[in-house]
Amino acid sequence: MTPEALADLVRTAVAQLLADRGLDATSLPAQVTVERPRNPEHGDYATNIALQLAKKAGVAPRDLATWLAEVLRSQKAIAKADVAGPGFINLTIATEARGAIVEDALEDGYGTGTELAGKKINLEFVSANPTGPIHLGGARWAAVGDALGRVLEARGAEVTREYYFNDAGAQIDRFVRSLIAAAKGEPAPEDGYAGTYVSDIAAEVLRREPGALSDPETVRKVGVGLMFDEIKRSLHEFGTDFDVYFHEDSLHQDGRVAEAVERIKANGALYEKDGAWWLRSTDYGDDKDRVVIKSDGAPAYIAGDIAYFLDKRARGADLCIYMLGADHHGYVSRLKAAAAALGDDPATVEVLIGQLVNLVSGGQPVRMSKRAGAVITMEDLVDAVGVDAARYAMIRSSVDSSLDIDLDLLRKHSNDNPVYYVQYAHARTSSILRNAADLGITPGEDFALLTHEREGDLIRTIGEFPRVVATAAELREPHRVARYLEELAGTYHRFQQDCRVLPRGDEETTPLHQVRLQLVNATRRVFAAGLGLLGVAAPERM
RNA sequence: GCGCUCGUAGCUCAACGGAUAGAGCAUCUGACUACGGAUCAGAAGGUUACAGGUUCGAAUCCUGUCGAGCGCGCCA
Repeated sequence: MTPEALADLVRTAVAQLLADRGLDATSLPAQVTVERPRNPEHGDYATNIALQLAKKAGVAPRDLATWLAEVLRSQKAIAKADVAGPGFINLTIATEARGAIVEDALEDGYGTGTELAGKKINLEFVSANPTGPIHLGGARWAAVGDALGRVLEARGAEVTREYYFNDAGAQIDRFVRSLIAAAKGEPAPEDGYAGTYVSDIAAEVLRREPGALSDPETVRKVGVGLMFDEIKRSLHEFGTDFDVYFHEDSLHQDGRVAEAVERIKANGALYEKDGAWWLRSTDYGDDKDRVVIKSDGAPAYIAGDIAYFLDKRARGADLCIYMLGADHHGYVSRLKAAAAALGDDPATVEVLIGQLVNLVSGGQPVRMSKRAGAVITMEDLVDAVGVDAARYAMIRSSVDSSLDIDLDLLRKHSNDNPVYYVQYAHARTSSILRNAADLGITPGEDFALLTHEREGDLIRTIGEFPRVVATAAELREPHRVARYLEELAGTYHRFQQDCRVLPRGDEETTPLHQVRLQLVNATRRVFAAGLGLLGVAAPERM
């Protein structure tokens, strides 16, 4: 019996109980969940449904729990149902019913679901300014955003990954001036960009267009193009590719910005003050209203965002998710207000704010000075620890917390990264499967033989996978998958320590060997699927 | 000053309002004729920044204080 099936069973039992006792059943939640109790002595699963319903039903929680436990005990698949504490019900699954979990895990697509089926999600992340390489912060969004996209897809969503190139406006002008200065061998402009990448790109521009210095427009075109390529290449090497690389400039060129502005103006969503046109972003929590059309008639930056949102919706997105760094948290209200001004539902805008990545060395924070070009890039991180360790370090913690990265520590103790703990567990399962194949041993299905405590732990943990992925998708928190894999790895390592899978040299192959082999097989598949969701390799040997 | 986010073991971080707050690293003690020891068993480490409140139950929700990061342009 899988936890999902158990939850359904509990729900049915509750509904029946409420009806039998003539209690108010309207408060029964649509979804009843069972949880893994922290303390294994409490049983395989626990439900607090009696606590949730007691007050509404007008019954003492323990009474309700006692009645419910009685109903549940009559089920064949449930070996034990005990009331505990204020009204928890602890449930233990019959040993012979646990095989369903292993069988599920052996199916293709274990962990996937359909609750997001038919939902088109536009997922925008990274979107770093194309005036330099991706930094540590961008690496965090690249890893987390990519993993989130995979998790959402696993639960049925149709995801478009998108990178918004801010290639219009003053910062690009500064970048181009920096390129020209570098090409002439002059120092970077006061408000420009330094760093070797600037001179590298400047040199490449001159190599391709020797006469470029006389034509700033050529420098812009070629130089910015090279920067785009560089960013795409480094992201690709990081394992993150986008479906759409969107150029802000294109919105201005073909009139979509003007069109969007006209539309919200016609909606009466803008007001005029001091010769400019303003958006009422304060209605959505902003500090102050924002200018959309400047008094000189030119569109402000936010006008591009409005047109971009309109374009995403026109391309069919039901939901637009923006992953932004904490330094952009002010955008939340503006983007919501923009959607409302267009006559759209602000709920189609979902902004995820992630805290920043700090670089530390020897416990001291290191200031990354962009002006001096003294920055740690995503590529530096990958060079130091490799793609898998870099991605994993970024993904495994919640984006709600700022993250401290100590490069020296990572370099020195690269094996300390929990990713190796997980990958090694996968490699061990692969090794056993290889050995079994060499010995000609085939998996068995006599799950009732799996009575060892470690086997039960492993089966229960495998059974959690689909719900972990579902929760990660629902809460937009891919780090849950990473944490789950660490738990699974620990459970597996302990299993392999205590439970011999293959027969030793002088032993005959028994059905227990064979069913354990099947359990290892299922475990390996969950590791592979979980690591796949994170975009991290699942090596068969290390 | 106002706003947003955060504050959990020595360090890096978990814990969708649930039971005794968990992992890894670092420290200490054990298991090596090992289906791969990149592993396992155990010890030690906490007033979840602080003070109130709500709740059967709070690290989690509410209020205040302290501390940290970020944001407060007709820049992009």
